[in-house]
Amino acid sequence: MTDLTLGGAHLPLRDQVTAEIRRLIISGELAQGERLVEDRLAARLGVSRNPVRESIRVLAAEGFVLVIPRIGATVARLSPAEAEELFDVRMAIEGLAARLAARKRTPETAARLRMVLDSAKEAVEGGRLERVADLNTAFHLAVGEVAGNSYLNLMMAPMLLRAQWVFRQTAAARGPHSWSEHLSLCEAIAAGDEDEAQARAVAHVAAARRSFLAAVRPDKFPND
Amino acid sequence: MTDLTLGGAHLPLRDQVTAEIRRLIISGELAQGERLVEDRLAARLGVSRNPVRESIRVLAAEGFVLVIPRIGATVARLSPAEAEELFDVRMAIEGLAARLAARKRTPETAARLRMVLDSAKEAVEGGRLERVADLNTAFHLAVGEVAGNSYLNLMMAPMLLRAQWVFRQTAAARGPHSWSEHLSLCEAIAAGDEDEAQARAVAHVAAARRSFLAAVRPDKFPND
DNA sequence: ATCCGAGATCTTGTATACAGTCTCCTAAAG
DNA sequence: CTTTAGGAGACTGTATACAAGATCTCGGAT
Repeated sequence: MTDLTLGGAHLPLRDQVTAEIRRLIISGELAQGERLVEDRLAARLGVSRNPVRESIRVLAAEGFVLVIPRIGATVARLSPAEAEELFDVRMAIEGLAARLAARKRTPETAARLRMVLDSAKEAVEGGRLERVADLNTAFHLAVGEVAGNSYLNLMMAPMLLRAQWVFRQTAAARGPHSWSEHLSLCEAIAAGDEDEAQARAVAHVAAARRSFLAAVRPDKFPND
Repeated sequence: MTDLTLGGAHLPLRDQVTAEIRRLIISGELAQGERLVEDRLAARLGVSRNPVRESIRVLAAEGFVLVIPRIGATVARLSPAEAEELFDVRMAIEGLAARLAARKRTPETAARLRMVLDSAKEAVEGGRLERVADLNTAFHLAVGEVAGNSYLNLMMAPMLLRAQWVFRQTAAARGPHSWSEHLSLCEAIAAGDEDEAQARAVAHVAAARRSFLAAVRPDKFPND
């Protein structure tokens, strides 16, 4: 019953709907495997089926939704094994992003990245844990922008959202957060050290994986 | 006026339309920057606007199409610089795919990959250059399947299609083709040598980049 | 009791209709 | 001659309607 038409934004409904359904999936309000019936979703969001259908196609391309022709769409399932697969991809992609960012950095780069970090720090201290995940994502996207590879960024945006989903699903909200890791990466980029930047990005993702494994298999000590 | 409803396939129109528009873009029949007017496309393909719209959203997510709200969709532009950016991403992704494939390989893996290679070889010898690109892509996807990382594969499919687009746009159909490189990669995977597999995949993409640079900047010798 | 099938219901697939917005052309004013 | 207001046309955004297929239910046969 959330009426998206309120709020006066003049973004096309399909974009608002896409963002909202994705949010519902990431937050878990739409559970894994849950059926996405176009009628119901449309009614729930206060729109017609058409924007909903377009959204579902996009979310399917992003991997949040599984569509079976003439049967319907469901929220994708995310087994622990599939969830862990994401970390390998992130290490490759974010490692590359960090390397390119270090290569392409300008004098203003450090300040730009640190600004995002500061916002995140404030959000953490202010207890706005809701915003922390988004600002965390924003930092990684900012690194991508510095890297200046458009296709890389096209891939990164959905990938980072998927990372949020993985963490929400495993209830593994990292405690001390990754602020120091981010700062360390920021410094390597600012210094223009490609190898170091990539290494720190990879280490950052590896730390996230350990945190994930600790949540999923608390019995076994992560052996990375 | 190509009527997609002919051919009797019972795939949803949106999927056929997506594949067809993507094909038109990759082949250059739809030029960079060309306006994609929903009405005209729908009429040209013999369908209504609805499947066309859903296709456009997906193609936008894949980076083939640029959508500006309330203005319209155009075929994305691919500057030489943007085209070259793809190779960095490919080296990261395909390198990872090769590494994971070497890790996860089974005794049947080599035969499976070689089968695809043989098909490609036949297509080359038979002059079916049309099919070569598709079989080339099929090989890389097969490596991805062996790697067994579902999200990686989700990214790889559009990425490989984009690679086809880049080559078509630069008219850089590689001469001796990459058969020997593929075979070499295949062997490393079959041997389970992760480092070697990744290295060969990266080298393969690097060779493709050199071929690309030679076509785009024939004056300058590619400096890797 | 279990399995099968016809009908009803639900859901997706596709098309059409209408409303809102942008573009472009024209024409009049400066 | 340039600029700008206005309006027609073109196109996108969204909703509704209808057709086709899938699922479910319930009664009947084995």
